[in-house]
Amino acid sequence: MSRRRVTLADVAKAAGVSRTAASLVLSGRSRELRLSQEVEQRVLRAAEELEYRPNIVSLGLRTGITRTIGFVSDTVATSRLAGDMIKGALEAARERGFMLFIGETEGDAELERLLVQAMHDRQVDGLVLASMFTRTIKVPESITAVPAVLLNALPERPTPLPAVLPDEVEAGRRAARVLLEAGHRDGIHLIGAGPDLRDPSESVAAVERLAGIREVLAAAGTRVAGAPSVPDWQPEYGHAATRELLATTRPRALICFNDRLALGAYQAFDDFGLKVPADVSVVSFDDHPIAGWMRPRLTTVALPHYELGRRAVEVLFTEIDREQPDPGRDGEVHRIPMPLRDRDSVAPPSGSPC
Amino acid sequence: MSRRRVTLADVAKAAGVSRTAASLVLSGRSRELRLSQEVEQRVLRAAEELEYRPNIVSLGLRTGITRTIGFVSDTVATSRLAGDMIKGALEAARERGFMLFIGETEGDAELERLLVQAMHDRQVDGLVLASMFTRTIKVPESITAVPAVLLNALPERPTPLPAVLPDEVEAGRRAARVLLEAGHRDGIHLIGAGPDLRDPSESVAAVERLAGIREVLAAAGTRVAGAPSVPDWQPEYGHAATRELLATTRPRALICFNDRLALGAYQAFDDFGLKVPADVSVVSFDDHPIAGWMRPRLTTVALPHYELGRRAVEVLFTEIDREQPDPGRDGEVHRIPMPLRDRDSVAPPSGSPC
DNA sequence: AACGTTCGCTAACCCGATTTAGCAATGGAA
DNA sequence: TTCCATTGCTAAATCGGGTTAGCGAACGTT
Repeated sequence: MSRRRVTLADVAKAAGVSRTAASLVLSGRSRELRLSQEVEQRVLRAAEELEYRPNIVSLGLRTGITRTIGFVSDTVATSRLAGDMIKGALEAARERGFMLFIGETEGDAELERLLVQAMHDRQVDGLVLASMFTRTIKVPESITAVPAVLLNALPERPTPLPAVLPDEVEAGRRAARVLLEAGHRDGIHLIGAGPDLRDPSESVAAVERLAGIREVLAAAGTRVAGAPSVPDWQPEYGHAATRELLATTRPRALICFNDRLALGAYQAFDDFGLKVPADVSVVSFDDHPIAGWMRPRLTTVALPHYELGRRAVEVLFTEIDREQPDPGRDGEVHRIPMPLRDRDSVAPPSGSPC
Repeated sequence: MSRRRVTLADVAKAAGVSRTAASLVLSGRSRELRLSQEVEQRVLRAAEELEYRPNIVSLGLRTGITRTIGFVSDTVATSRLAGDMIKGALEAARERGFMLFIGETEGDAELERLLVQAMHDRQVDGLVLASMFTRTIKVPESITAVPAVLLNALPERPTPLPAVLPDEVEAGRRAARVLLEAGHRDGIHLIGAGPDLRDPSESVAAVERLAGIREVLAAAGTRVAGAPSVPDWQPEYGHAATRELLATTRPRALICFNDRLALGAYQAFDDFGLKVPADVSVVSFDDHPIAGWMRPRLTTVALPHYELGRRAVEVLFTEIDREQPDPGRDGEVHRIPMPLRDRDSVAPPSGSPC
């Protein structure tokens, strides 16, 4: 709506030189091509006075580089934490002067194809294929045209694409250690480890967390006392499963596989007049915002969403920068540590074991 | 990394015609320019066989239209439902074949300037300036080059930009009506309406919600019984303010200005052994995910994030499509209805009034 | 004096599309 | 036959940059 953009031609004219000269100066190649200091100064001054900014669209056409990456995810909305993932990706991109296209597939393969296509049409320099739950995905064939990274996802079949994932096994170990260090040995129950999860997307995290938990408990000479199955990781199922548990036993500690389940568990303890952490300790995963709002505040092993997003973009940049394909790095998996948020829901066991 | 993209020139060669002819056919202008059916068919067949897709970067350079809009927000991550807002924007954009650049300013004006610049450099066709809380913002001068819409924000000083906002006043009325319809007249207290909010960004919503509440209560011949002030809309302040209230009186109904405050209020009622909704009804705003997880499930007036995002982009499209500036529509404000989520936290008053 | 170098700069082409202007062939009218 | 219209298509310019090849002048060498 205002005046026309300033182009390189304008700068060249103002400086009284050719477009070539202006281009060379502004891309820092004036030394190499031995332009005079005189010309260099004139061009720089003109560019500054006119507030010249190169048109990236034009640049993209000529060089094939658009300083743009595509972030394709299944869902940004349903998970609260997605925002942090995008934020991490955004900041890492910004540090290199890149912008992000965002696209949502809703898990629809056809939509995904169209989106990836639309991004190719805009000549993105790379793609992040993100999932909001850790899970295995089918990598669309159409992505081969450009470097890509899987975020929070593993390929169904082996691909040369690198992947960035939370270190769920270590998270499982960490959760178990929290209880061990508080002195717990017996009556440790699991909520959410059920083998028959309705939503297979949650099973990767479940399997890996469980592995870490088992490993650490075994090393300490103890084991999980029980694990009622839940169909889904929602508060109501956490509530139901915990009630079921309380009907027959008095657990000393609970490892909930996410914070929503823990919220349900809290409600069940409330029903039975049990106090956290005096009667029962609770440790969980994810660090959902509610974890800090619950009473007592929930000790949980955090999903590092911000860091995941950031690392995905950083790994993508190394792919973009790499001249030669390096078969040695094919399918490299980057595991991001899941930090413990040590709050108020764990205490030493008291009273007699059950 | 695979073969070169198919260009218009490839299609033209395959069809044995000039690039001009191919371009005309593919942009549907072959009739108008009277190309033969013969040529038309050949071009279409070639394009299909080669799976030709126009390069949007090139198109952007030539036509100035990139089918891209920039979504600049202060924060996508920290706030509640930003994801839904982006989702709405994304879908509305996709329906027109547009993609979205996402950018975060963190409320930093300089960063905002740089971002808007970076988007201009990529020739976005329009901009959405979003805020995650309803509030007034300083519109950067640099946006004048392209159509723009304010989302969830009002300009500090009058501008010709349209704005899309939740209808907070009507939301206030709606909350008040819920209580009136349940039979409440007395002992209606407010949490979060305090005049001394620490964070002014929340004040627009607060002021407007309060206006709606007052209006409806006044029309019913009653009024707010009290409104302890809170420094911030966080659970702990909701908890503290409600405890303070309970120290001196027994409210019959609470209107919390957001769901996090309501969560804190629930905890305070719990402390005092009061039951929601038997002893006290609670109605709130926002429809944060926890609203459905609380027990009893919280009745709340929802922020229509998805709809806000969608409408912002739709309004932006009408701006983009508009040939002439239309002074009549300058600064038009679109209010999006906030729907009531009628759940379980409101009941008729029982016992004697206080 | 003739010739090769170096210096300092620019003309011209390229990326992949759209669009304007115009050309060759045909048909019809004068 | 000549001239003008119409039909059917293409050459060439354009968008805003990057890049290659090469040009003229000054200088140094033999």
